[in-house]
Amino acid sequence: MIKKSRTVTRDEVARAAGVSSATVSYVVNNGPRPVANETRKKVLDAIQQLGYKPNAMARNLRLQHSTTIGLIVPDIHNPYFAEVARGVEQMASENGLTMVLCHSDYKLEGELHYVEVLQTERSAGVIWFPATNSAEPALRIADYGMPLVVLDRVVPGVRAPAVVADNYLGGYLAARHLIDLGHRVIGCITRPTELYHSTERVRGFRQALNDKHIEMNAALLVNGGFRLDDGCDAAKKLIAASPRPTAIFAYNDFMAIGALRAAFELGLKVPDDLAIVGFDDIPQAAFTCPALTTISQPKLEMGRNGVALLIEEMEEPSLSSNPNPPLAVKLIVRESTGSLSH
Amino acid sequence: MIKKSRTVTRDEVARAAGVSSATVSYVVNNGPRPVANETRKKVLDAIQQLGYKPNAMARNLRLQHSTTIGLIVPDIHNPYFAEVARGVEQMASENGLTMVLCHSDYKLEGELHYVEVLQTERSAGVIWFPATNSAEPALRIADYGMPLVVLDRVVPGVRAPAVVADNYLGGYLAARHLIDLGHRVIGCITRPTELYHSTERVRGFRQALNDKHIEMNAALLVNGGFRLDDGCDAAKKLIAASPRPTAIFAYNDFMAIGALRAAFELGLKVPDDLAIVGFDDIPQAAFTCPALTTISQPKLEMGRNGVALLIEEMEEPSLSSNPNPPLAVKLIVRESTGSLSH
DNA sequence: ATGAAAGCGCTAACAG
DNA sequence: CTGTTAGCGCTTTCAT
Repeated sequence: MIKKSRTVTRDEVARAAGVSSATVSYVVNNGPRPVANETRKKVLDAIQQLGYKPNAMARNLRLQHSTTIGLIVPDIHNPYFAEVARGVEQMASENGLTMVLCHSDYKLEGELHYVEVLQTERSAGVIWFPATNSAEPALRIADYGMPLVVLDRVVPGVRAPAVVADNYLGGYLAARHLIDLGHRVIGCITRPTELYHSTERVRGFRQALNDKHIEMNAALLVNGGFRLDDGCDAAKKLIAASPRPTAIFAYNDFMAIGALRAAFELGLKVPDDLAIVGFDDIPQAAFTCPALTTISQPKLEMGRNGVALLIEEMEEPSLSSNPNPPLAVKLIVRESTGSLSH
Repeated sequence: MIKKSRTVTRDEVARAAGVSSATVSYVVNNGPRPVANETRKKVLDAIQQLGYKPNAMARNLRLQHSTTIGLIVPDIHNPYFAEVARGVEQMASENGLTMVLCHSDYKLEGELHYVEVLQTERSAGVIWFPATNSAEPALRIADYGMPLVVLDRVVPGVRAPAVVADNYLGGYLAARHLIDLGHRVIGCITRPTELYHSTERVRGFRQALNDKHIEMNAALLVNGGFRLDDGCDAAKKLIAASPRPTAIFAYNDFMAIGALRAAFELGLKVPDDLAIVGFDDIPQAAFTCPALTTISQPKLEMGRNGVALLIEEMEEPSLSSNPNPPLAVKLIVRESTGSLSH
C-alpha cells in the first residue's frame, strides 16, 4: 500500500485505470451497469494501488440520504441504555448504517439540541428514549418528515411507533411476589417526577396490594430520584418508618441497588431482614447483586415505521432472584417500509 | 412553522428572501462577509418561514471535512466504556462534533471494519480502545492521515498519542493493601490473553508479594475471562485450592464481581472470609457492590494530537472499600493542533 | 453590500 | 460495454 498524504478521488482512480469515472462507480457499487471483467480488474488494481476509499459525504449528498441514525438517550452510563445502544448499533452496522450517540442528559433542552443536529445531518432516522413528558422533540422530528421510533415510554401527544414495556403488569407482579412471600408492610420508592412508565409501575404495585386488601400508609411511599444515592436515602427513610417495612419495591433498579446499599449500611440482611424488589431497567443489576430480586422487562409491543423495532424473547414477565441470565432486552433495527435507506 | 414534506434548500430561502444564495450563506454562517441588517432580517424571516435547516452533508463536502468523530470500544455494555463514551460525547458535542459509536466486540475484525467505515465517512478523528494486541487498526488510520488517540492500552508497534493508566502501580498497590491487612495466601485472577494492561497489573501484584517474600504457588494463579461468569468460575477454582486463599485479586473488576458472586454462592462472607480486590475498570462497581474493594484508575498520561485527551482528578491511585464516590474517569476532548476542526 | 458561478466527489441519466 | 455530463446543496472567489 502506498502512503497517501492527500485523499485520493475517484477521478484519479479513473485516470490511473485508464477508464472513465463512471466505470469506477460501477465497479465500486457493483452496478447499476455491468463491467467487463478485465476492466473491473484494472479498476480494482488502481483502487488498491492508490488506497482509494469512496467519499461517503459526496455519495450521500448525491443520493440525497445519509447513512446515520441517531439514538437519543438520557445517559449511556445507565446500563439499560448501554444495552439498548449496543443492540441498536449492531443492527445499524449490519444494515450499513452508522449510529450517532446522543445524550439528552435527562433534559428536554438536550433532546432538542440533538434533534436539530440530526436534522442538519439529514439522519436516516432517530430512536428516542424520552427524558421528559414533552412531545416537542417528536413533533419536530415528525414535522421534518424523519422516521422516528419511541422507546420505553409513552409520551402524551406523541403518535409514533413505540416499543414500551407493560409497566403496570410489572409493578403488579412485583407486589404479588412480595405478598406471596408473606410480606404485609411494603415500602415503595417512587419517582419524583410524573413519568408514565414509573407511575404505571407504582400503579400496578398498589393495585396488587389493593386486591389483597393490604393498606398502605403515606409513610410507605417515598420519592426516590434518579441516582443511587437517592435510592439509598429513600430506603433509609422507609426503614425508619414504623412499623418498619419488611420489603421494599423500587420503581427502577437503580433505586433498588440504592436500597441495597442502605440495607448494607444499616446492617440489615437482604433478603432476610429486608426484601428488595426493583423493576429491571438494568438487566445487569441481577448479575452484580445476587441478593436483589428484579423484574425483567415484561411484554413489549412492537412498533414499525421507517425504522422498525423488534423485541426478542418477549414471553411472560419473569421474576428472577438469582444471577441466572435475566431477560436480555435485545433490540433489532430493520428496514421495513424502506423509507430508511430508500 | 409550516409543514414541509420535501426538504427545503438554500436556494429556496434565497428566492423567498429576494436575495442571492451567497447572502443566505453569510447570514447562516455569520460571515465571512458582512450583511446589512435589513437584508439579514429578511433572510432570517424566510428561514423561519420555510423551516430551513442547512444540509450538513453538502456543507461538509464543500468544506472537505466532516464533523463526526469515531469512538471504537469493545463493548459499551461494559460500564467503563460507557463512562468514557459519555465524556467523549459531551466534549464532542460542545465542539460541534458528533460521535459515532463503534463496537469492535473485542475483535480485531470489528475494529478493522469500523476503521474502514470511518475512513469512508472522512471522520475528523478517532478514539480507540484496542481490543487485541494488533497494531493494524492504528496503522491504517495513520496511513490515511487521520488523527488518532489510543486509550487505556499500549499496543506494540503503535506510535500514537495515548492515555493509559499506570497499571503496574495499581496492581502493586492492590497486593500491598492485602498484605497490610495480614493476608498471606492471596489468589489472583489473570487475563486469558496477553494484553499489556492486564499483565502489567498482575506483574505489579506479583512484585509486591515478592518484595515481602511471600510465595505464590501455581494454584493461586488462575485464568479468568471477560465475563462475570468467568470470574465466578475462576474464583471457585481459587477457593478450592489448599491452603484456601483468604483474599483474591482480580485483574479487573468484572472478574472481581464474579468472584463476589462465587463467594456468595459458596456462603463465604466478604470480606471477612474472603477479601476481594479488583482493578477498577468500572467505577460503578464500587457503587453496586459495597463489599468489594476496588482500585481506582491510577495516574494517567496525557496524549495530544488532532484530538487531545485530558484526565481530570488524576491524583494518587486510591483504594476504596466503601461506596463513596469512586474516582470518576472523565475524558475531555479538546482541539489542540487544530487539525480536528480546521 | 451583494450577485454569479465554479467546484467539492459522487451517481445516473444520456449518449454512443 | 463504456464515456460524458448534469447536478446534489453548499462555500467562496470573482465580479459589480
